[in-house]
Amino acid sequence: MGTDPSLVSFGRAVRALRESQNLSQEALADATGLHRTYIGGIERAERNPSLMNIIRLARALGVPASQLLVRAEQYDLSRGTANRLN
Amino acid sequence: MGTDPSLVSFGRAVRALRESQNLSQEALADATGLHRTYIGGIERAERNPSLMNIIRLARALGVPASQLLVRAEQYDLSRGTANRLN
DNA sequence: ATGTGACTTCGAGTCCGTG
DNA sequence: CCACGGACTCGAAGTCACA
Repeated sequence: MGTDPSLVSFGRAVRALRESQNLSQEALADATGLHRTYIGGIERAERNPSLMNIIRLARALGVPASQLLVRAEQYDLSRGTANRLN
Repeated sequence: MGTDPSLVSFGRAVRALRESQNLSQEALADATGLHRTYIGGIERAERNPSLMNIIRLARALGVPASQLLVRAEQYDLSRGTANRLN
């Protein structure tokens, strides 16, 4: 299926941030106005969210949207865009 | 219609980056594999692009997706109080 | 070379449920 | 509380002709 690596990384970033704040998927769904099953789908990389929903997610998680993507990129080990951790 | 400020900022960021590299919308369309009029629609904030298309755009513009959003957010802060970029 | 309205198709996003 | 599925609606994706 659409298991794109970018979506996997994004899902991990969302999940990590959500869990670090001890929120359930349902609580995050409520905070964003998005549906419960949709949040789950994003974390499982089954969904390709729109910009406005990325922003809603980021706001509910207390970070700018750019920061959410920075975290996603840190999970991504693929080439191209320079990314230094360690 | 749905002229959401986030989409306006994003469109400006794409346009600024594209023009700074002296690319036409058509050239960017070609580099991303997206349609010419779709690129135009994004710059005019008529479209709400998906994560995967945001990433395609960013790659073609030579920046990480997070950096593209950082630039968009810089246009957002121009709400009343002046801010400097460049 | 870009803006724009209109158009079709398919996936984004919701809601019901189950284990 | 979460993964996952079926069935649905509506908007994103993708394209075009013309200004």
